[in-house]
Amino acid sequence: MTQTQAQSSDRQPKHRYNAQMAGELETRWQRWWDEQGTYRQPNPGEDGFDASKPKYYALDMFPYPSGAGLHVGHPEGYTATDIICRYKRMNGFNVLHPMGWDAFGLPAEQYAIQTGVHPEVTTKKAVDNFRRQLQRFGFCYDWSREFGTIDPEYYKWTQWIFLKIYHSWFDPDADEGRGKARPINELIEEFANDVRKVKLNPAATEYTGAGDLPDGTDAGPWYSLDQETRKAVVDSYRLAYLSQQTVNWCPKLGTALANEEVIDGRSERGSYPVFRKPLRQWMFRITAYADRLLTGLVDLDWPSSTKIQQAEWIGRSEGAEVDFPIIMPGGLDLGEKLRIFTTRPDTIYGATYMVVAPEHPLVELAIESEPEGVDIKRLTNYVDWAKNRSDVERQENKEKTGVAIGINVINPVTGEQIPVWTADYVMMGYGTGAIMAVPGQDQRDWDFAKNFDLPIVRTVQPPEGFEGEAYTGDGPAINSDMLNGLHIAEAKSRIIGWLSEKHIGARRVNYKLRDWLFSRQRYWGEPFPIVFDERGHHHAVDETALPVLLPPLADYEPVESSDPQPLLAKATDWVQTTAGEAGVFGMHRDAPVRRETNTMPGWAGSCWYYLRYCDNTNSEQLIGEDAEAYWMGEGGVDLYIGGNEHAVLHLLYARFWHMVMFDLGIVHSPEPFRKLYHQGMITSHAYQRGDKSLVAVDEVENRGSDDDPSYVEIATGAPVQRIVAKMSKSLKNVINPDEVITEYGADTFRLYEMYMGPLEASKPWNTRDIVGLYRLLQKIWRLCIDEESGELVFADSADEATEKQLHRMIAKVGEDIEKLSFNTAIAAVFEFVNVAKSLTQSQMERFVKVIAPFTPHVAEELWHKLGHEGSVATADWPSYDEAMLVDDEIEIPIQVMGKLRSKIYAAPDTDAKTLEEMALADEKIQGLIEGKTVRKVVVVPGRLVNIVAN
RNA sequence: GGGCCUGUGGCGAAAUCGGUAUACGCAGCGGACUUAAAAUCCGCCGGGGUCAAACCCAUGCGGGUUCAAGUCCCGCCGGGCCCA
Repeated sequence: MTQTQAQSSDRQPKHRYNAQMAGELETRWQRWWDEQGTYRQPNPGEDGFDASKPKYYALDMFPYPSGAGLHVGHPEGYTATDIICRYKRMNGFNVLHPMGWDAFGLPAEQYAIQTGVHPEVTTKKAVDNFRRQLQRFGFCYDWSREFGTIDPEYYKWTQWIFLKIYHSWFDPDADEGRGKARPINELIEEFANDVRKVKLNPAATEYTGAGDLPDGTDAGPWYSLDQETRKAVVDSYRLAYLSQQTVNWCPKLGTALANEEVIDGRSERGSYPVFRKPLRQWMFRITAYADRLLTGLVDLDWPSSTKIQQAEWIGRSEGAEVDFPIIMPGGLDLGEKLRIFTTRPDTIYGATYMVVAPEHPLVELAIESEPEGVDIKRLTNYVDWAKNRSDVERQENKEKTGVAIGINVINPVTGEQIPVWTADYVMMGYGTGAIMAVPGQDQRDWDFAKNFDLPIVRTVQPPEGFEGEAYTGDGPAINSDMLNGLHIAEAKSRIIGWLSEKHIGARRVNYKLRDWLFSRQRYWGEPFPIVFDERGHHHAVDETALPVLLPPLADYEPVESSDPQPLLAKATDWVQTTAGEAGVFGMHRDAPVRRETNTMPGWAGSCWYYLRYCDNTNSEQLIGEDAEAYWMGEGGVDLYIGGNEHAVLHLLYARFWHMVMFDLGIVHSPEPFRKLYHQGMITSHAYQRGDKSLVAVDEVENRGSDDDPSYVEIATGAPVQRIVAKMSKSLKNVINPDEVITEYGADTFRLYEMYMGPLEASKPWNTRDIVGLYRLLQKIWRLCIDEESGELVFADSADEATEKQLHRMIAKVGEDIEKLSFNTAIAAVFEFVNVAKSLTQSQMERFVKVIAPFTPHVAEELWHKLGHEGSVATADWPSYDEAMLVDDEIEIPIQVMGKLRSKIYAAPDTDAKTLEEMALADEKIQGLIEGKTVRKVVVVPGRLVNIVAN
């Protein structure tokens, strides 16, 4: 780039605001704020804490410090919260505004492997770079509260929360049936005292069939049980539990991935193939909280789209579970039942066959029993093939595949035997992994039945002229015996009643939400505070022995293998230890134990960081009571800003941890984030060929003019179209904030990003537009400072128009900041500056305060020039006079038949009758209504007059 | 395929409750200042029409409700994000 306007300073006045001056005063004030502790916010009980003030907790979503550094999307949300915080502080709030680093996780580790530099080194470097970049913006973070998830003093508490969850169970009857977490010891006590029947947790998904009996499986009295059984029973209640899970195993990354980390059968990160593999994993029983996670959404001030996404993810559906007696090959009735979940129990008369997931135990049973007429090889091949397909592939609306397994069941309402098939379109993870297929009312079942020539019975009368296949709409039941004539809702409740009475089914609410797979086989994460004894039983490390430090490991390369090997297993000295060494109580000190070698996933640290900010140096507690009570209060974080890519997972996981902590009395707000806001994506431009493929910006030139552009791909000369695209390295359209700040200063950058458009909208970065905001700052500077002398310049007396405009600006900017409408707030500043020619000292003081949240550096400089010793950040927000906001006379448009025809001028409070008279008396209007009948005159006082005449 | 959002000048956008569409900024054009340029200041800036007006058209497209629709309702088309 050649010399730009911003840099050509040689012939400019000495004291003109330019990039160089911006850089100088920005560094100077940033240092001063740091030295003065301007943004340090003391906690309750500390020196300088003012308990009379209300609190405001504004939180930015934790950045993941990547090696690439900050991109322009980061400061968008950060500038927004910064403005709010500064505004709130000036309005008398104690403001908590922290920043830290979400620094464990896969990307850092992958980067380390690629570069051969240890993740701890690269991560710390990335953090330093992020911090340096962020500090250039002059954000009012209280840096004394900074921490990273990789700090042992922090992850000590992450491990501590894990232990709390591990040592808890969910009592579904507590809190009048809402259910809550309780210490596991209370459960054991209830078992031991015979207050509660000893049985496996009927809701434990790790035990298929745990809930087979309506009341669960009674294990007998506690005293009669051996240690093993007691442990198995207790573990089935723990909110953190080990389970053999079919996971997404990625051999290349050497780790299991969560479903959401797998896209189209490949890893989201690196795009490596992913296979389905059973593995013993730590799980969280988040499903226990499905209902509370769902109902809790109602009172949150969150974007409705985000609430909807979470609700859909939780996926509540009401239906029934029904047991179908199993008839083994040869007609053998073992008394076993196939349990299915259906949302349409009313269609049970149309169930002409059953489908179980390939992972369903019944398939295994079928293979073992080698039923006649079933090609076992074909069946096993199919099952193997299907198990290895991702959920996405399996649910694709392609041709239905499946194999009959040679087992029949009896349809309990018709008494007929129907065949059981296995097909990949049924998921083991949903419901019971088995369905009754009703092709007449379900399109997937219809497709399947057509494909394999299975019978189809309609049980809902489709409307006349219905030409579709499966009919899913409402209508009277047909071919359904006792249900005939009933509509869906009524038929459902009738059949559920009947099934319950006969003990073959029950009403059941099912959730799409699955338990949360919480372990990874990677190195760069929090170790679990868990060890295993020689018999393979898990034991918790005592909280006094925390943190369990991540052992240094020189070789952190994943073992690329189809046989999962957690990386920490390489740290053999660390893994093999004793109970005493590991800090496990209740075992002999010298008992050999093996540490858990899995690590926690990237989500762990971000699940509770907002709590630690409140009290980050507390070595005794995760968060002190006073700090928690004050900063979290009843509603939690007052404003949480971040991208909507976290709409589901992070926000759901954090809510889950928070709810457990709420139940255990660690926090007192039922939800962590009262108000949530998503900043939009900052996009860029790119070019598109006729075939929709994209072209990088440096491969295109404009052969037209600015007004009439004609973009051409340089290499081919072919015309391309300019489009809006995500910033990406490959398109060469990434903007580096450092460069923008160097060229214009941080204040200009902040103004530009806030002025681009509404915060929540996605907006294209347009380098050309930045200069407008730069010029605004120059104009502000000139309004206050003589460019030759560098001294303040004041007006002799207050100009009335300027004073009025000042009041309007104060009112508008305050209102708009509250609404997070920063673009219009800045427009109001423009309007003021366009009106004001010179300011009195009083006007300048108020003006400087108004711009302070947006452009803190320039404001601070002017504030000190105005003779103040303290920071403008702690000044009071200026007040305004309502009377100054109204004009003596306003323009009132006069419409005839809804079309603007004339204007009159009147006092704003002129009454309707007068306005009507004035309008009708208007010369232009008289001409227009002459010879017509005035049928009606609509008058909106202070707004307009509309005359209906014809 | 489903959900959510979105479509307004050459560009980014504004319009609180249905009440003067295009605030504000960028780009562009004209002028002042200057030897000249930059910077600055002043003016113009949706389209048609006219000497100038009047007037007509215009918020993706087609309907509807209303005294009045960018805003509400129905249908369609395009763009984006998320889920599948």
